[in-house]
Amino acid sequence: MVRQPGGTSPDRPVRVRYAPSPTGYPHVGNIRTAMFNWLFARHHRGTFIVRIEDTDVERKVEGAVEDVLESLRWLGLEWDEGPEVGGRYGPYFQSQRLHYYRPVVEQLTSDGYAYPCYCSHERLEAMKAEQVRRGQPPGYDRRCRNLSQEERSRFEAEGIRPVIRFKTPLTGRTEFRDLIRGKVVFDNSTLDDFVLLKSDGYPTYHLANVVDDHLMEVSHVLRADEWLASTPRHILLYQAVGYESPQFAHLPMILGPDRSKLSKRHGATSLLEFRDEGYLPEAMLNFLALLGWSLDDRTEVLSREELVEHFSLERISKTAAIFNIDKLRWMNGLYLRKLDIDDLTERALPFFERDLPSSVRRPIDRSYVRAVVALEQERAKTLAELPQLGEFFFMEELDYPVDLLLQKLNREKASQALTTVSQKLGALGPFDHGSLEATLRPLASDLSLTTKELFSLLRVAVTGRTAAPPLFQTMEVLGKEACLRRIEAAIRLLRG
RNA sequence: GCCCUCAUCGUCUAGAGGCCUAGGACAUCGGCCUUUCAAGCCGAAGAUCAGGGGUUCGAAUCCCCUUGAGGGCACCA
Repeated sequence: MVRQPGGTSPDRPVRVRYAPSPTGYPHVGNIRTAMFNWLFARHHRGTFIVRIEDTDVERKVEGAVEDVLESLRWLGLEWDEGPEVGGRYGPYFQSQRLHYYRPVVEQLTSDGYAYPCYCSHERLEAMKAEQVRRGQPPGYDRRCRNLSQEERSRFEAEGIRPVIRFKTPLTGRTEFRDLIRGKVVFDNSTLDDFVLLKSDGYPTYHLANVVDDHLMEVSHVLRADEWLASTPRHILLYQAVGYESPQFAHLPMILGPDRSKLSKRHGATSLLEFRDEGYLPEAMLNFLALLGWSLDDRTEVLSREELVEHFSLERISKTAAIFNIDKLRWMNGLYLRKLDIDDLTERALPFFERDLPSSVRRPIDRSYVRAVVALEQERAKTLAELPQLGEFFFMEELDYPVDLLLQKLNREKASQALTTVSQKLGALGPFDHGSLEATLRPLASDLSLTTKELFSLLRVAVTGRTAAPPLFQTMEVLGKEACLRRIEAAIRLLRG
């Protein structure tokens, strides 16, 4: 294979990675990055790797890795190498790869590209405070950059465990061609001597990601825009170690409604919360793809397969996007309506089990849910709305203010109408929506009421609500007995 | 403060010099349909393409400046 200097060879197999750090639950921004990597890999028939960057022992959050993996699984972003599945380039946890980083650091140090730094946290903090106070750019002042061997020995003798810093070139510029941004140039003088190896022996992100991307033969680094500014450090590192650098593409960020970076403090929703709120993974996938990528000037609804087929870096925008929940809801409704009833029932069942009042007997009857869900399908935007919308189907007794029955008629007329309806229905044989309509529609004029008046009244009596699925279908699902019982209850309410 | 990036309707976006009197979608507002609510269909409103200079016969599209926004400047990733 031909190796080209200054970037990945075009014919190199595509290998991309999603490299989350287990310091919290992944939000839509994190997962969108994972998704673009996945789409890119699948489109090019390449490899999608998941690598856990757990080099910060202190910030590590219990359960975060499982959350990351669960998020990926939920969206169907299966990974070819990584946790659980392994791979030829493992292990895929950086905490288990420490032995790879040390030799690199030693090599760098002996080659004069890195040096031990013995400065204390206190000194560093004081230095930074002073720099900020004087309006200077914060950054390590390189005090330990040119320590003599004697000085180093003395610090070592004091038992100080140094960090290893990269000896950033003082002059010159570092440039690279970002696949999305184009040419980006940094003056080396604006870069400080960043830490490669922490005093606890763990590598920093900069070191670990460069070493691992090389070892794992990553061809393209697709990561969020927030990394753009540290890319020159990585390029410099690649050069110092003598690795071929992968190609970079910095994805536009997803911003919160307040236009700032998504973070836990801003209440950035974990992706799994969307699952729990009843969003469909296929809708989520479609929606997220459109945040920063587009196919053309009109296509918005794309299946997973279409996304894979059409995805390309060229069509990723440069602008940060704000997460628009309203559009997600619309799209989710779209996908929800496309589901066939059995599929919808299976997906909805857990939400009914979870959200229906505890007074409702468990387990919830599947075929009943199927009938209910069929009526609610085009009225719900999320799965979680299904039990809310259909709660009245399951309640033993309805609880609503009598006023709802009196919106169009007075007490007398209302109770008279309901009494007549009750009699008619009691005598009715087949209780399907066809016969219900055939019976009730003529009844309106018999009672000298408009259909609107009669049906509105009946709707409230039977559902306890003014807005519900079509009346006759609703009654059919409810069944004769329940309908009669509710109508009687309404009559009592009117008289009481 | 310094560095980097970005800049089209409220939001997501199309637009890679003439096809743009700027297109689509969500949301909004009307109308139709209708037993309610939805869904669906039709329509409206909504962007002097951040502002200012250039370049060009011609600029949302190229260049410069300004402004604004975002990101970065940790022994965090």
